Formats: sequence, C-alpha cells, structure tokens
Amino acid sequence: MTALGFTQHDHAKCVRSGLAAAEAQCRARKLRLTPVRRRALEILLSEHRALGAYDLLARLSEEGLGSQPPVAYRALDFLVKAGFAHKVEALNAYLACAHLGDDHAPAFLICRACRSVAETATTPRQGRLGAAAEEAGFLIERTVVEAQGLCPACRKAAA
Amino acid sequence: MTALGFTQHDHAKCVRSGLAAAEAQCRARKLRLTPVRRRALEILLSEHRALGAYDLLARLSEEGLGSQPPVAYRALDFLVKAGFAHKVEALNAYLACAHLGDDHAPAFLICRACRSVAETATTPRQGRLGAAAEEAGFLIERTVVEAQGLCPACRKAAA
DNA sequence: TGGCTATTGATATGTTATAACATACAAGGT
DNA sequence: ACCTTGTATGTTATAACATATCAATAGCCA
Repeated sequence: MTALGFTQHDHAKCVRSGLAAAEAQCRARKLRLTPVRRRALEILLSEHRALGAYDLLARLSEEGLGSQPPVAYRALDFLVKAGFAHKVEALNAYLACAHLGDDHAPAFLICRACRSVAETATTPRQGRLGAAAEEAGFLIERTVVEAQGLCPACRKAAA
Repeated sequence: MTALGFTQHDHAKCVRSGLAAAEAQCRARKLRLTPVRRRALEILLSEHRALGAYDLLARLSEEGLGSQPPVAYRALDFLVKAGFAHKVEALNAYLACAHLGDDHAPAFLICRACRSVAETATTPRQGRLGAAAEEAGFLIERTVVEAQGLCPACRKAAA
C-alpha cells in the first residue's frame, strides 16, 4: 500500500471519487449523506491534512451549513462511524479516509513540519502489539497507530 | 515483556521503586524533582490507569500543591519529557512509565470497561508501519501505538 | 554578590468535545 | 392528507483539555 498524501496525484479526481464512493456506500447501507455531511466529507477530501473540528466548522459556517460545534461533531461522528473519515488521535483532528470502501485498520504518517498526513494500513493483531495482547489475555477491538516525523518534502527542505 | 497493569503485583513496591528510579535519574541527569513533580509522579504511579490532567490537578490541590491547570500541565510536561510518564493520546490522559529507566517506544493496552492501562513496548520502525514509512520516504521520530479493548478481568466479567 | 536560569504563582484565555433540550423533516403506514 | 416514528438539525450551555503571559522567587555558579 502506498502512502498517498506525500505524492503528486490528481487531487480533484481524488475528491470526486471519494464522494462517489461514499454516495455508493450510503445507498448500499441506507445511510443518509445529508448536505452537511456531504460537504464535510468534501472539505476533508480536499486536504491531505487533518482538520480540527473547529476548522471544519469554520468552513461549514461560511457556507451557511451550521455554526455551532455540535454541527461539526455530528457530521464527523457520522463520517467516522461510516468509515468515511478517521480521527487522528495525536492531533485531535480528522482526516478523510483514503481507502474508502474497504474495511481496514488505518495507520498514519504525520509530518510535524507541514502537517500533512498520509494514511496507510496496519495489522495490529500481528506483530509485537498483538503478541503482548495475546500474552496478557487482552482483547483488541481497535488500534491507534500513528507515526510523527518528517515527510519526504520537509526532510529535503530541512537538509 | 509482560504487560503489567492487568496482573497482581506488589503495588506499594511498584510506587517505591518507581520513585527511587526517578530520583536516581534526576541526580544523574541534573533534573529537579520538585515537590509538585515528585508528588505528581507518585500519584500516577499509584494507579495503573491513565489520569487526566484535571484529575491529577484535583489531587494535587487537595494537598495544597497548586490549584491551577498550569501546575498540573507543567508537572506532566516535566515527567513526560524526562521519560517518567507517557501521554495516552487516545484518552488525552497520562500514565506513569512502567519501565522507568530504559529508553523505549511505549505501546498501550487500554481497557474500555475499567479504564486500566498496561504499558508494553513496540518496535515501530520494524513491521508494516516502518515499511510504509520507508517506502514513502518518511522519517519516523515518534510513534503512538495504542490498542483499545477489554482486559482479561473485564473480558471474564462480560462473558 | 550579582547575574543567570529554572521554577512557581496567578490570571486569563484558547481549544476540543459533549450534554441537554427543542425543532424540523423524511419515510412509511392508515 | 394525517399521523407516527426515527433521524437530523438548531441552540444554549458547559465540561474537559491545554496554553499564553507576566511577575515573583529559588537554586546555581562565576
């Protein structure tokens, strides 16, 4: 799996196909992609950065789509539950899912310089964490795997 | 490495030895384990749960050790920087380090039922995350690895 | 001693998130 | 068309987490 987000790509397409995939999912799963939710997803998709709930709220309210925190949090809750977005715990911020459609355990590469975030996948039940959980008798339900550091571009800039 | 926190152990000793190790480190590294910092560490050591900054503050202020948020955050910053405590990002909460003394990349097993947290270790640069970072040209500086689920006791209780 | 730095104290503020309650609106049955 | 049910939204308030700033003080050491 390549870590999109640090590489050049047709971004408009990336937004379009993300929205299309979400729409298809909603039809299939009888979820309602309301205007606020749709626009919230579109805003997240238009970045490869994680946005705070209040950043999102600011953009939504510019367009008359609500102005109070719950509006943003509800939209984000929906997107996260539906698997259309992820929360980046280390940033308390939210990111459009880059692999919309498949069920996956996400992992993130977070650039501390430019704040861009790339999503990749992890298999937490394997590897050392899984082994530790096994040994302890711990049942893993969800994992948070996030690396902070420097993306290729910022690495080059720093050198 | 066993995941202390879900298992029986001599807890008083665990507090004493943690404090002793921190004191030794401070002497060696010329850090100042002031009363607030020392007591904050002791409070964290006396739990195998992550405490929020305001939980800690409440306990400190009961004892006259400051009453405003900066007091707790400064103590926590010191403890985290010194490696005596870790922040659990998924909870926005703090935990005494269980392997005080050795340099390590921590990982956490977090029980959603009883909120106990066990610390274990990870080797993030190996495994899938490391491979993804390598491929992307991303330089990992720090990792957050946290599993949420059920500890052995709560698993049994649920069944 | 004097100057430097780290720490503390105090106040205010910023940021992230949820509770609680009221209202609107869509979908389906009668 | 009318009502019922469930979902979504609007609104207000507050909880929870975190930092900025500035003045006062304590420890260190040249």
